[in-house]
Amino acid sequence: MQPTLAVSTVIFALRADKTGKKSLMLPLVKRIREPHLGKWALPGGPIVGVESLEDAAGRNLRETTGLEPRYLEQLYSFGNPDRSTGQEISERVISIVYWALVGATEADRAFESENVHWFAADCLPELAFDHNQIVEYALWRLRAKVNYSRVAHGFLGEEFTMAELREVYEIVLGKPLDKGNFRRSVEASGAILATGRVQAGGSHRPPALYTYDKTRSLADRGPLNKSN
Amino acid sequence: MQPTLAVSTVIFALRADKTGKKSLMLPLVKRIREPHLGKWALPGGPIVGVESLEDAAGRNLRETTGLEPRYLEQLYSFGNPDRSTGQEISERVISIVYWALVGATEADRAFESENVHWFAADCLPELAFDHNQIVEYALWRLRAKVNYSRVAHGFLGEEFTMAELREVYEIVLGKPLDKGNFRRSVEASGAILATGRVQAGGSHRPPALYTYDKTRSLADRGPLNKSN
DNA sequence: TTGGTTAGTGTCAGATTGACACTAACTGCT
DNA sequence: AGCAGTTAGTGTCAATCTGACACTAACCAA
Repeated sequence: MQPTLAVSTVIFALRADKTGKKSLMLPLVKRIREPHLGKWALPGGPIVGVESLEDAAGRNLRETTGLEPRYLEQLYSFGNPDRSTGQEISERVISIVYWALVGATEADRAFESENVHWFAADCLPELAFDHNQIVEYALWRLRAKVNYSRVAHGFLGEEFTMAELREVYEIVLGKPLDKGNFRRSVEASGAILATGRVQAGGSHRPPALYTYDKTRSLADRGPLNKSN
Repeated sequence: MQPTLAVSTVIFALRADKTGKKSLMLPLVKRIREPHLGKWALPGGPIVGVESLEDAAGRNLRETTGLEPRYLEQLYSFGNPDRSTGQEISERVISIVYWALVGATEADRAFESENVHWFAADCLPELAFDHNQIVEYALWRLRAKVNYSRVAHGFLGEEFTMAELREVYEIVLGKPLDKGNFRRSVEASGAILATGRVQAGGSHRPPALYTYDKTRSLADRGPLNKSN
């Protein structure tokens, strides 16, 4: 009796919550069968064919939410025998969990339905299985990683202003950041390049547009950057 | 055709290499069947019964090497369809890999045999499957983690001197560290406590003995510190 | 032309870091 | 007893980094 294997994904996007404020949100799907029928859960499914784990996570993400991930990374594998608490120990499931980021424009046209709903990351209902704990860990990882990698890029378009970039950090970290110091540290990191263009249209000084410097490799995932 | 699931472990210890110098070493087992028969590989095996993933890794570690881990953490799950290169695509295996640290005294009494051998971590032969890559990633994680957590403790006894602690860091990071600066940063972190005792016996000034402060919780694994 | 608003620069004190020199405490030898 | 040898542990200082905050710049609208 081998355990069943599944891939799930914690999907983050910056989106207006019900109060209209932009915040960190994630889509969940309603369980349509036991165990935990009716509860909200992370989108997930089995591995099919010869796809890699990452491909499985990406495919599943697209299928259940219609979204295209901008960033996708393995989070952790959960396999405690008792993680399906509440129900009889039916069948053991081991979940290889990924986390993903989707861009704002992408997230806005995501379909929402009876069975797919977006929730604010810091205010979730009680989820199925150990999914509350999984989301908590994904949030921790995102917050840690935003400080030493370029994951923030996953929330932005190709070009972005310094203020937009800073807003991403502020929402993810949940605290205001000093304008000047933020610019200083981002520029010192060398992660971004000025495109020379500016964003016109506002009724004030037009901000410069930046882009991530793709020529600089970032060792934020160590040897796994080569992709697995 | 569900993929097969296995748990493997990268085990690190500080041990004298063949030149007699203390260095970072790891035990490997020789494959006794195809694929990759005769090559060295990470110790691993299936999940049995209702044990947790971590328990499976610990059990397997004890069984194949006779060692008791001082530290055990999940590393990554590898599941590329082509990771068993060379042979026909027999059966797909997904490995949930852990990494472990064992103490020096423990490592010295580890049994070594025809089929279990210790190698210097930075000078490995060609291993079975994608295990070279896995070890490389484990090494990267260890080196990153030694700087912001207490994993070094896994290589030491309950009590240790500042010089012993520094030696661990120097071997893991592969570079000498300034005595004074090292002491300053370790003391500032608050991770260790002076026991008040000193280590007598040497023919020079007796060093103070320290111990890790267990009352301070360390968020180096985020919400997973609660153990999964 | 002026006020409002956001973009972007400058400055400065306090904290942190790295390099290195010093003093302290022990043993063993003479 | 006293000195050499050796490792433990402390002190210092300049360079760099960080956080707080004030300033100037560029645009639009009235």
